[in-house]
Amino acid sequence: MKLDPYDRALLAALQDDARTPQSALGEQVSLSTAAVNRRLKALAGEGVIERFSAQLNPKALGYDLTVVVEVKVESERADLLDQMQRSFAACPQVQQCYYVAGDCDFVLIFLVRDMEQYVALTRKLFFESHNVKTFKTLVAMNRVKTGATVPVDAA
Amino acid sequence: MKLDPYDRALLAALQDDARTPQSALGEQVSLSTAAVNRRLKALAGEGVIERFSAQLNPKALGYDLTVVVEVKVESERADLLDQMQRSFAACPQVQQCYYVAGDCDFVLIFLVRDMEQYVALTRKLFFESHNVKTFKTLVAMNRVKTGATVPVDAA
DNA sequence: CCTGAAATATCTAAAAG
DNA sequence: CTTTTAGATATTTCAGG
Repeated sequence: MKLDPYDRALLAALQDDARTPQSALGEQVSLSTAAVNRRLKALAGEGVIERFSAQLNPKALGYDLTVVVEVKVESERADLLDQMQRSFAACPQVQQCYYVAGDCDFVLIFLVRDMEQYVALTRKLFFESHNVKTFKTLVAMNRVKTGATVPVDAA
Repeated sequence: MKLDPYDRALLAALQDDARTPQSALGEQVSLSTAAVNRRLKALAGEGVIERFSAQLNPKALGYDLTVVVEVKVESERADLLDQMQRSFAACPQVQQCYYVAGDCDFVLIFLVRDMEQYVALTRKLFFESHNVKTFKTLVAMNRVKTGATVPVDAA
Protein backbone atom coordinates (compact mmCIF):
# COMPACT_ATOMS: atom_id res chain seq x y z
CA MET A 1 0.00 0.00 0.00
CA LYS A 2 2.62 2.51 -1.09
CA LEU A 3 1.54 5.93 -2.22
CA ASP A 4 3.76 7.86 -4.54
CA PRO A 5 3.53 11.62 -5.08
CA TYR A 6 1.13 11.09 -8.00
CA ASP A 7 -1.27 9.17 -5.80
CA ARG A 8 -1.10 11.80 -3.10
CA ALA A 9 -1.76 14.59 -5.56
CA LEU A 10 -4.74 12.70 -6.94
CA LEU A 11 -6.12 12.06 -3.48
CA ALA A 12 -5.76 15.69 -2.50
CA ALA A 13 -7.55 16.80 -5.63
CA LEU A 14 -10.35 14.30 -5.15
CA GLN A 15 -10.91 15.34 -1.57
CA ASP A 16 -11.29 18.88 -2.79
CA ASP A 17 -13.60 17.98 -5.65
CA ALA A 18 -14.53 14.40 -6.33
CA ARG A 19 -16.03 15.37 -9.66
CA THR A 20 -12.86 16.56 -11.29
CA PRO A 21 -12.66 14.66 -14.58
CA GLN A 22 -9.84 12.20 -14.81
CA SER A 23 -8.56 14.08 -17.82
CA ALA A 24 -8.26 17.26 -15.74
CA LEU A 25 -6.62 15.32 -12.93
CA GLY A 26 -4.17 13.99 -15.46
CA GLU A 27 -3.25 17.48 -16.56
CA GLN A 28 -2.77 18.67 -13.00
CA VAL A 29 -0.40 15.87 -12.11
CA SER A 30 1.06 15.26 -15.57
CA LEU A 31 -0.34 11.83 -16.21
CA SER A 32 -2.48 10.42 -18.96
CA THR A 33 -6.18 9.89 -18.36
CA ALA A 34 -5.67 6.16 -18.53
CA ALA A 35 -2.96 6.27 -15.86
CA VAL A 36 -5.22 8.32 -13.61
CA ASN A 37 -8.02 5.84 -14.14
CA ARG A 38 -5.83 2.90 -13.25
CA ARG A 39 -4.52 4.57 -10.11
CA LEU A 40 -7.93 5.61 -8.91
CA LYS A 41 -9.27 2.13 -9.36
CA ALA A 42 -6.35 0.71 -7.42
CA LEU A 43 -6.75 3.29 -4.65
CA ALA A 44 -10.41 2.45 -4.34
CA GLY A 45 -9.71 -1.26 -4.42
CA GLU A 46 -7.12 -1.00 -1.66
CA GLY A 47 -9.55 0.98 0.45
CA VAL A 48 -7.49 4.16 0.44
CA ILE A 49 -10.52 5.85 -1.08
CA GLU A 50 -13.44 4.72 1.05
CA ARG A 51 -16.22 6.39 -0.85
CA PHE A 52 -17.36 9.39 -2.81
CA SER A 53 -19.88 11.48 -0.97
CA ALA A 54 -21.89 14.64 -1.40
CA GLN A 55 -21.37 17.15 1.37
CA LEU A 56 -24.62 18.82 2.23
CA ASN A 57 -25.36 22.11 3.94
CA PRO A 58 -26.90 21.09 7.29
CA LYS A 59 -28.71 24.39 7.63
CA ALA A 60 -30.54 23.82 4.36
CA LEU A 61 -31.90 20.60 5.81
CA GLY A 62 -33.04 22.19 9.05
CA TYR A 63 -30.09 20.91 11.05
CA ASP A 64 -28.28 23.87 12.48
CA LEU A 65 -27.39 23.03 16.07
CA THR A 66 -24.19 21.24 16.97
CA VAL A 67 -23.65 19.92 20.47
CA VAL A 68 -20.56 18.31 21.93
CA VAL A 69 -21.21 15.82 24.71
CA GLU A 70 -18.86 14.16 27.14
CA VAL A 71 -20.15 10.95 28.66
CA LYS A 72 -18.94 9.07 31.72
CA VAL A 73 -20.03 5.48 32.12
CA GLU A 74 -20.86 3.48 35.21
CA SER A 75 -19.29 0.22 34.16
CA GLU A 76 -16.51 -0.51 31.68
CA ARG A 77 -17.84 -3.98 31.03
CA ALA A 78 -17.04 -4.81 27.43
CA ASP A 79 -20.49 -6.00 26.50
CA LEU A 80 -22.09 -2.86 27.90
CA LEU A 81 -19.60 -0.61 26.12
CA ASP A 82 -20.19 -2.45 22.85
CA GLN A 83 -23.91 -2.02 23.16
CA MET A 84 -23.53 1.68 23.86
CA GLN A 85 -21.24 2.17 20.90
CA ARG A 86 -23.67 0.43 18.62
CA SER A 87 -26.57 2.56 19.76
CA PHE A 88 -24.51 5.75 19.40
CA ALA A 89 -23.30 4.82 15.94
CA ALA A 90 -26.80 3.92 14.84
CA CYS A 91 -28.18 7.37 15.65
CA PRO A 92 -28.19 9.54 12.51
CA GLN A 93 -27.83 12.72 14.54
CA VAL A 94 -24.59 11.48 16.06
CA GLN A 95 -22.04 12.83 13.63
CA GLN A 96 -18.96 11.64 15.47
CA CYS A 97 -18.35 9.41 18.44
CA TYR A 98 -15.04 8.59 20.09
CA TYR A 99 -14.25 6.23 22.91
CA VAL A 100 -11.52 8.08 24.73
CA ALA A 101 -8.98 7.79 27.51
CA GLY A 102 -9.00 10.70 29.89
CA ASP A 103 -11.48 12.57 32.05
CA CYS A 104 -14.47 11.05 30.32
CA ASP A 105 -15.25 7.89 28.39
CA PHE A 106 -17.09 8.99 25.26
CA VAL A 107 -17.15 12.19 23.27
CA LEU A 108 -20.05 12.62 20.88
CA ILE A 109 -20.83 15.33 18.37
CA PHE A 110 -24.53 15.78 17.72
CA LEU A 111 -26.05 17.56 14.78
CA VAL A 112 -29.68 18.26 15.64
CA ARG A 113 -32.60 20.42 14.56
CA ASP A 114 -33.05 22.08 17.94
CA MET A 115 -32.61 21.65 21.65
CA GLU A 116 -35.79 19.67 21.90
CA GLN A 117 -34.46 17.04 19.58
CA TYR A 118 -31.17 16.98 21.46
CA VAL A 119 -32.89 16.43 24.78
CA ALA A 120 -35.01 13.67 23.31
CA LEU A 121 -31.93 11.92 21.96
CA THR A 122 -30.06 12.15 25.25
CA ARG A 123 -33.02 10.54 26.99
CA LYS A 124 -33.10 7.80 24.43
CA LEU A 125 -29.36 7.17 24.17
CA PHE A 126 -28.16 7.89 27.67
CA PHE A 127 -30.93 7.08 30.09
CA GLU A 128 -32.07 3.93 28.39
CA SER A 129 -28.59 2.47 28.35
CA HIS A 130 -28.54 2.31 32.18
CA ASN A 131 -24.78 2.72 32.03
CA VAL A 132 -24.28 6.48 31.77
CA LYS A 133 -23.09 7.96 35.02
CA THR A 134 -22.99 11.62 33.91
CA PHE A 135 -22.82 13.62 30.73
CA LYS A 136 -21.77 17.18 30.07
CA THR A 137 -23.29 19.25 27.27
CA LEU A 138 -21.30 21.84 25.32
CA VAL A 139 -23.38 23.82 22.85
CA ALA A 140 -21.52 25.02 19.78
CA MET A 141 -21.81 28.76 19.25
CA ASN A 142 -19.67 28.54 16.15
CA ARG A 143 -18.65 25.64 13.94
CA VAL A 144 -15.16 26.92 13.33
CA LYS A 145 -14.19 23.95 11.20
CA THR A 146 -16.06 20.91 9.95
CA GLY A 147 -15.73 18.57 7.03
CA ALA A 148 -11.96 18.77 6.95
CA THR A 149 -9.93 16.63 4.61
CA VAL A 150 -7.36 14.05 5.63
CA PRO A 151 -3.81 15.36 5.23
CA VAL A 152 -2.09 13.67 2.30
CA ASP A 153 1.46 14.73 3.02
CA ALA A 154 4.14 12.07 2.80
CA ALA A 155 5.51 10.65 6.02
CA MET B 1 -35.44 26.43 -0.62
CA LYS B 2 -38.11 23.77 -0.29
CA LEU B 3 -37.12 20.14 -0.43
CA ASP B 4 -39.68 17.60 -1.46
CA PRO B 5 -39.35 13.86 -0.82
CA TYR B 6 -37.68 13.39 -4.20
CA ASP B 7 -34.98 15.88 -3.31
CA ARG B 8 -34.43 14.26 0.05
CA ALA B 9 -34.14 10.82 -1.48
CA LEU B 10 -31.63 12.11 -4.01
CA LEU B 11 -29.59 13.82 -1.31
CA ALA B 12 -29.54 10.68 0.80
CA ALA B 13 -28.39 8.61 -2.14
CA LEU B 14 -25.68 11.09 -3.07
CA GLN B 15 -24.33 11.23 0.46
CA ASP B 16 -24.06 7.48 0.34
CA ASP B 17 -22.44 7.38 -3.09
CA ALA B 18 -21.84 10.55 -5.03
CA ARG B 19 -21.00 8.54 -8.13
CA THR B 20 -24.37 6.96 -8.61
CA PRO B 21 -25.37 7.68 -12.20
CA GLN B 22 -28.33 9.95 -12.57
CA SER B 23 -30.12 7.21 -14.46
CA ALA B 24 -29.76 4.89 -11.46
CA LEU B 25 -30.88 7.66 -9.12
CA GLY B 26 -33.90 8.12 -11.30
CA GLU B 27 -34.82 4.48 -11.00
CA GLN B 28 -34.41 4.51 -7.23
CA VAL B 29 -36.68 7.48 -6.72
CA SER B 30 -38.93 6.94 -9.75
CA LEU B 31 -37.92 10.00 -11.74
CA SER B 32 -36.59 10.41 -15.23
CA THR B 33 -32.90 11.03 -15.74
CA ALA B 34 -33.68 14.52 -16.98
CA ALA B 35 -35.68 15.33 -13.87
CA VAL B 36 -32.87 14.09 -11.67
CA ASN B 37 -30.40 16.20 -13.59
CA ARG B 38 -32.50 19.30 -13.17
CA ARG B 39 -32.99 18.75 -9.47
CA LEU B 40 -29.33 18.12 -8.78
CA LYS B 41 -28.34 21.25 -10.59
CA ALA B 42 -30.82 23.26 -8.59
CA LEU B 43 -29.70 21.70 -5.31
CA ALA B 44 -26.10 22.53 -6.09
CA GLY B 45 -27.02 26.04 -7.18
CA GLU B 46 -28.94 26.71 -3.98
CA GLY B 47 -26.02 25.49 -1.92
CA VAL B 48 -27.84 22.50 -0.46
CA ILE B 49 -25.09 20.39 -1.97
CA GLU B 50 -21.87 22.07 -0.96
CA ARG B 51 -19.41 19.84 -2.72
CA PHE B 52 -18.51 16.35 -3.77
CA SER B 53 -15.64 14.86 -1.91
CA ALA B 54 -13.66 11.65 -1.71
CA GLN B 55 -13.54 10.13 1.74
CA LEU B 56 -10.14 8.67 2.41
CA ASN B 57 -8.98 6.06 4.88
CA PRO B 58 -6.78 8.00 7.34
CA LYS B 59 -4.86 4.89 8.31
CA ALA B 60 -3.78 4.33 4.73
CA LEU B 61 -2.20 7.78 4.77
CA GLY B 62 -0.38 7.24 8.04
CA TYR B 63 -2.87 9.21 10.10
CA ASP B 64 -4.25 6.89 12.69
CA LEU B 65 -4.40 8.83 15.96
CA THR B 66 -7.41 10.91 16.88
CA VAL B 67 -7.27 13.26 19.83
CA VAL B 68 -10.06 15.34 21.31
CA VAL B 69 -8.93 18.54 23.00
CA GLU B 70 -10.79 20.93 25.23
CA VAL B 71 -9.34 24.41 25.41
CA LYS B 72 -9.97 27.18 27.91
CA VAL B 73 -8.92 30.68 26.98
CA GLU B 74 -7.54 33.50 29.09
CA SER B 75 -9.39 36.34 27.42
CA GLU B 76 -12.64 36.36 25.47
CA ARG B 77 -11.58 39.42 23.50
CA ALA B 78 -13.12 39.14 20.05
CA ASP B 79 -9.95 39.86 18.13
CA LEU B 80 -8.02 37.25 20.07
CA LEU B 81 -10.73 34.65 19.59
CA ASP B 82 -10.87 35.37 15.88
CA GLN B 83 -7.16 34.92 15.54
CA MET B 84 -7.29 31.63 17.42
CA GLN B 85 -10.10 30.34 15.28
CA ARG B 86 -8.23 31.22 12.12
CA SER B 87 -5.10 29.43 13.27
CA PHE B 88 -7.09 26.37 14.32
CA ALA B 89 -8.99 26.22 11.08
CA ALA B 90 -5.80 26.63 9.06
CA CYS B 91 -4.20 23.54 10.59
CA PRO B 92 -4.75 20.52 8.33
CA GLN B 93 -4.60 18.11 11.26
CA VAL B 94 -7.50 19.90 12.95
CA GLN B 95 -10.45 17.94 11.61
CA GLN B 96 -13.13 19.75 13.59
CA CYS B 97 -13.20 22.80 15.78
CA TYR B 98 -16.14 24.19 17.72
CA TYR B 99 -16.41 27.33 19.78
CA VAL B 100 -18.67 26.22 22.59
CA ALA B 101 -20.61 27.42 25.60
CA GLY B 102 -20.02 25.36 28.69
CA ASP B 103 -17.10 24.19 30.79
CA CYS B 104 -14.56 25.00 28.12
CA ASP B 105 -14.28 27.39 25.19
CA PHE B 106 -13.07 25.32 22.25
CA VAL B 107 -13.32 21.67 21.37
CA LEU B 108 -10.94 20.44 18.70
CA ILE B 109 -10.59 17.05 17.04
CA PHE B 110 -7.09 16.32 15.83
CA LEU B 111 -6.13 13.66 13.33
CA VAL B 112 -2.40 13.13 13.62
CA ARG B 113 0.32 10.65 12.68
CA ASP B 114 1.48 10.09 16.24
CA MET B 115 1.79 11.67 19.66
CA GLU B 116 4.90 13.50 18.63
CA GLN B 117 3.05 15.36 15.93
CA TYR B 118 0.21 16.09 18.33
CA VAL B 119 2.54 17.58 20.92
CA ALA B 120 4.24 19.68 18.27
CA LEU B 121 0.89 21.02 17.10
CA THR B 122 -0.26 21.90 20.61
CA ARG B 123 2.93 23.84 21.14
CA LYS B 124 2.41 25.68 17.91
CA LEU B 125 -1.31 26.32 18.20
CA PHE B 126 -1.77 26.75 21.95
CA PHE B 127 1.40 28.16 23.42
CA GLU B 128 2.08 30.60 20.64
CA SER B 129 -1.39 32.08 20.86
CA HIS B 130 -0.67 33.44 24.37
CA ASN B 131 -4.37 33.13 25.08
CA VAL B 132 -4.79 29.49 26.08
CA LYS B 133 -5.27 29.10 29.81
CA THR B 134 -5.48 25.31 29.90
CA PHE B 135 -6.21 22.41 27.61
CA LYS B 136 -7.26 18.87 28.29
CA THR B 137 -6.27 15.99 26.02
CA LEU B 138 -8.53 12.99 25.40
CA VAL B 139 -6.93 10.29 23.29
CA ALA B 140 -9.33 8.26 21.17
CA MET B 141 -9.05 4.54 21.77
CA ASN B 142 -11.78 3.85 19.25
CA ARG B 143 -13.30 5.97 16.51
CA VAL B 144 -16.79 4.68 17.04
CA LYS B 145 -18.26 6.88 14.33
CA THR B 146 -16.80 9.34 11.86
CA GLY B 147 -17.76 10.68 8.49
CA ALA B 148 -21.47 10.57 9.24
CA THR B 149 -23.98 11.95 6.81
CA VAL B 150 -26.41 14.78 7.48
CA PRO B 151 -29.91 13.49 8.26
CA VAL B 152 -32.25 14.20 5.37
CA ASP B 153 -35.51 13.50 7.14
CA ALA B 154 -38.32 15.98 6.66
CA ALA B 155 -39.08 18.42 9.44
C1' DC C 1 4.70 1.32 -15.26
C1' DC C 2 3.33 4.47 -19.17
C1' DT C 3 0.73 6.73 -23.55
C1' DG C 4 -2.77 7.40 -27.03
C1' DA C 5 -6.80 5.94 -29.43
C1' DA C 6 -11.03 3.53 -29.70
C1' DA C 7 -15.30 1.85 -27.51
C1' DT C 8 -18.65 2.46 -23.84
C1' DA C 9 -21.21 4.96 -20.64
C1' DT C 10 -22.84 9.14 -18.74
C1' DC C 11 -24.28 13.77 -18.68
C1' DT C 12 -26.68 17.77 -20.43
C1' DA C 13 -29.70 20.46 -23.02
C1' DA C 14 -33.34 20.97 -26.19
C1' DA C 15 -37.75 19.78 -28.20
C1' DA C 16 -42.31 18.29 -27.73
C1' DG C 17 -46.30 16.35 -24.99
C1' DC D 1 -43.79 17.01 -14.78
C1' DT D 2 -42.68 13.40 -18.59
C1' DT D 3 -40.09 11.09 -22.68
C1' DT D 4 -37.04 11.13 -26.45
C1' DT D 5 -33.31 12.82 -29.08
C1' DA D 6 -28.73 14.29 -30.06
C1' DG D 7 -24.28 16.00 -29.11
C1' DA D 8 -20.69 16.85 -25.73
C1' DT D 9 -17.99 14.79 -21.90
C1' DA D 10 -16.23 11.25 -19.16
C1' DT D 11 -14.84 6.61 -18.26
C1' DT D 12 -12.88 2.34 -19.41
C1' DT D 13 -10.54 -0.90 -22.13
C1' DC D 14 -7.04 -2.28 -25.23
C1' DA D 15 -2.92 -2.18 -28.19
C1' DG D 16 1.69 -1.27 -28.01
C1' DG D 17 6.29 1.25 -26.14
